[in-house]
Amino acid sequence: MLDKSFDPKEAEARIYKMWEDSGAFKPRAAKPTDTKDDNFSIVIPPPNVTGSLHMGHALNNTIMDILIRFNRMKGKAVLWQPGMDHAGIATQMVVERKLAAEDKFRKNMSREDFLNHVWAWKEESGGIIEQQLRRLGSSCDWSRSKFTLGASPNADAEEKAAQQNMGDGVTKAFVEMYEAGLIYRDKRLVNWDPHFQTAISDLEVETKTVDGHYWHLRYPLADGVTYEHPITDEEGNVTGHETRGYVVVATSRPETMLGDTGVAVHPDDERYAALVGKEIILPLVNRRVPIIADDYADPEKGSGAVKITPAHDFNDYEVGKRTGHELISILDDRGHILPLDIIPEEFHGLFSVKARKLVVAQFDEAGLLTETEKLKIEQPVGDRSGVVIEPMLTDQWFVDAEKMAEQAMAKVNDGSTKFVPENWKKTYDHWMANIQPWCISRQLWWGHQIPAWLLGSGGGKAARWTNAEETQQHRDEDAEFEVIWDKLSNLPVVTADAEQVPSLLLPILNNVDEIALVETIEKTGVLVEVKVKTKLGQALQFTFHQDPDVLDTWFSSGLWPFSTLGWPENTEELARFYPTSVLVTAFDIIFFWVARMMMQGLHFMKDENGEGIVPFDDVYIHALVLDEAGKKMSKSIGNTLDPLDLIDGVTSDVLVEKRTRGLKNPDKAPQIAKATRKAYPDGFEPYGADALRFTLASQAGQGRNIRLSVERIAGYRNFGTKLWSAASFGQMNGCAPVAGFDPSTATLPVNKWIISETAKTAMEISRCIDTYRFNDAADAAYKFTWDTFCAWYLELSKPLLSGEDGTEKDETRATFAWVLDQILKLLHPFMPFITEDLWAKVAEGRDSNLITAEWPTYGDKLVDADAVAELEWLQTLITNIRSVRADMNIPPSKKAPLLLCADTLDPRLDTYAPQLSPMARVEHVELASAVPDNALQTVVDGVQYAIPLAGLIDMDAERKRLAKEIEKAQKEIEQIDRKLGNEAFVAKAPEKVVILQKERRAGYAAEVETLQTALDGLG
RNA sequence: GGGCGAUUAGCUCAGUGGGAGAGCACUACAUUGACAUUGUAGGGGUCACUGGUUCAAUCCCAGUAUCGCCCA
Repeated sequence: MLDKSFDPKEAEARIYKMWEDSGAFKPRAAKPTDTKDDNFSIVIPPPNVTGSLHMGHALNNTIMDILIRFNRMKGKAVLWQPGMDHAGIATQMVVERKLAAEDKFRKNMSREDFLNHVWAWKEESGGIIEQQLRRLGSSCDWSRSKFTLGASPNADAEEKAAQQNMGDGVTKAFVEMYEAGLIYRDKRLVNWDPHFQTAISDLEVETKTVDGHYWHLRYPLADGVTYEHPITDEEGNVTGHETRGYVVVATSRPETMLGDTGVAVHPDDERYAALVGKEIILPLVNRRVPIIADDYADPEKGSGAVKITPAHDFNDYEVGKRTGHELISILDDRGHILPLDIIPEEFHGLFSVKARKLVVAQFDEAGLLTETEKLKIEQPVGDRSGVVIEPMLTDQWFVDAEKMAEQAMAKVNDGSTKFVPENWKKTYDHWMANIQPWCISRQLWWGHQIPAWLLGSGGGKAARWTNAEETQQHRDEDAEFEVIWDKLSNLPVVTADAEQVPSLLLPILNNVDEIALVETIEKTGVLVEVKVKTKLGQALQFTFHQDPDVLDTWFSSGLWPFSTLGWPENTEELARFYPTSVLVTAFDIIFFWVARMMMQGLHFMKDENGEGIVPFDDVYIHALVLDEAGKKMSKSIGNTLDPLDLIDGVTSDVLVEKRTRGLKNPDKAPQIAKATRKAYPDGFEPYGADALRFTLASQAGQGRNIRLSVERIAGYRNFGTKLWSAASFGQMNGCAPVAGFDPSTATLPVNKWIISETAKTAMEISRCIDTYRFNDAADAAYKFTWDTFCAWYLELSKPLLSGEDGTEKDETRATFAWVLDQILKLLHPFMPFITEDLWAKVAEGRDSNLITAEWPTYGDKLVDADAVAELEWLQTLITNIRSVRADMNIPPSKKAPLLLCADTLDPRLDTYAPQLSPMARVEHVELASAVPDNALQTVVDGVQYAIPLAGLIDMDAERKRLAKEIEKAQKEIEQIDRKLGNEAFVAKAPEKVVILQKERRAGYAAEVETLQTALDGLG
């Protein structure tokens, strides 16, 4: 006996453990006959090690698990590769915050000590998200889980061996890309995050619109120069001129004027033509800077003159480069004004915003502030820190992304990788076509330290001399030292192996001097000391430090599709599972991740012809999960839903507490609490993972966001209960799977019909999953289970199952059990827990688990068109009888005969009398030559039926009902006639369409005729 | 400013060049028989608007409006 309903709390953990213990999550053994199509693989988008499960993960993993389970059941060798991302900035931030709470600060620690703290934290909480993914039912091969940063220094030997390639791969990738000229070190303007004091990439910068000001500043001209500046009215007409000894520039960041190197005007701007080449005396700092002509200045904007601060503005940087300006950096790493000689002392050390106020005040005081304009300005902020990003001139490492993007675009264009839905290709193309150099160095500690050695300060220059001879000798040596120093300090030494540093130095040095000997004298950790023997025979000592910076996390994430498979080792998994079958992700990381994987995959993975191999055949981009109001879920808005709360249930008190805890803006708490209580006054019931998964799948329409509806989750939980109860019915009626049952041998039309429908549904679901139409697949499974199987077949089978023992009963029992088995299989990818539980419970001693059962692929051969037609007729008949009875308010308890108004009795009516009785409340069936008075009438396939119900029918209402039906049908006929009467339609429309319309017309005409007869018969 | 997308039943959303759909909600009826986490039946839509293409447009094209997102 089955319990009353499925208990997710009890079953989920038990079943998940059973799966994992059974080894079902590991790919099956390779077969000699396996082709590429027999291997199916997905790499998980690695969640941040700091992360916890959110709805986006739930959707993402549900989709992947559907694909994985489906393909596993189809008999493919399936690998779902899990792992986690070290998430440089995010993790370092979390750990620093945690340490700060204990009054410990990174600045006061050694790098090693700090990293020990991070690793300890990772060990402690890094596994949480993997546990949470298990709760969803994700069938990843956890034994292969990888971490982008490799193993912890304290890990055991086994773990170290398993993760070894993760770090080695990153180093190898960096070195090879450097050697190929795809990575370079450069001093450039980068996005600087003053909070984390690191460079970040363009993608990590968000633009926010905030209230700001435009300050209009007067810059006096040097040497008493004046010019005639036109005065214009509101419509822009010149009404006169005034003599000016200044130009006006407008800026939202006046403090940058401390680093101005000029003022630009447009070359065609007649107003300022005479000023080009003249100079300005910058107020406050009293520096002379030139007025230059450059296209960047827009005559339409403001005064038409713009200040140029090449070291603190990306546009100005370009102008500065074009016009050969020097670069003046005025900010330190924290965004404070540097104590430069050229900057007045009162600004030294001021935070940029404070400096801004002081600059404005001083301009105002000097009468040089002409206007303060309030307006919205676009402000760049760090996506992690939330602080204003400063363009800063620093030495960083870059990937020449433009070069790599070419092939990455070409491979999508030629279809090697397909985007689903297709329109995301445009987004990808657009970004790739406009790609900028990718800044990959970060001034952090948590990450892959860059495998490059840089010349450190304090080399072997310490020798001092006492007499003239020595002095001269040392001067010579010193000169040699300078030559070597200059040469080396321009070039980082990039190598995976510190031992190689000296040998890499040789070719560099040989070009400039006759260096005889380079040897390592000491190598400790990140420090390499080399001895260089000069032509004077002197041994000079140089110290190289490993670059303290680490790589952008996405650099290692870009290697994920092959690093997780063992690269740079040549592993079996790499051969079997690369390229991966599909990448499943949300659109927001197409640039961050998908694009980088394409570029790096194509660079490192080559076929026998040296042609790059794409990392995945398909990229399926799914929606974002929004709240019920269509807003992005966010902690600060307090509208997040924790998938585990929906699985396990939660009270509204706990929900409110979770949503209001740790808010950036605690003032919002009461508002969030109120909204939460209003939306979910009773919290959530424990709906279970299956219901959540099914809801997400059913809403995963392509190219749409998902507004997660809790009501729908409840609906799909009910669906599970429905399935459970149908299984329970089967069990009570002896419908156990029959070994060796061949569905094609069924004889009863009702069984042949449900078998046909099963086969059709299986084809439909397969097709939908194969084409990533998860909502359609879920719908098809839902409809078949609830409507076709439970509502129709189950009711139709009741008379057979409760009837006399015999072959018909046996066949029906076997069919019922077979169909239920197919349903469990078809639903398994969507609802793995309840289906696996039922699989075991509806049959004793199965020899396999559902997770590895064979997917139904019967094709058309089980479809019996005659049986389908017969049962469709029966369903129409039953539906029509129910409908007319309901229209006339005939209570279901009142049974009535069914009269067939024809010459001969349709034998089918006899056959299905046992079904018609309970389902259509038919007492018995008989032939009638005429419709009696006081009867309801209906038409099926042009045949008239009557249901005599003397005394129960309001004949007036029946007349109205019939008239209404006739009218309805006639309207259809009119519409069709209009079409058929149109010569152009008959001439130009495809014959199929014309025939279809004619058939439809005939059908309606027959109906009208019969209904009219019925109506006339009522008098 | 550039780009992408959306607009279909009260709500949330499918869908298609030729018959307007689902779930929820709503209305009526039902209640010992798998299931009330239920059953049966029903009502409800100018498919945003304006033009065009077509024999035929909710669907294709153009424009307008509104909303959303991405990039600058």
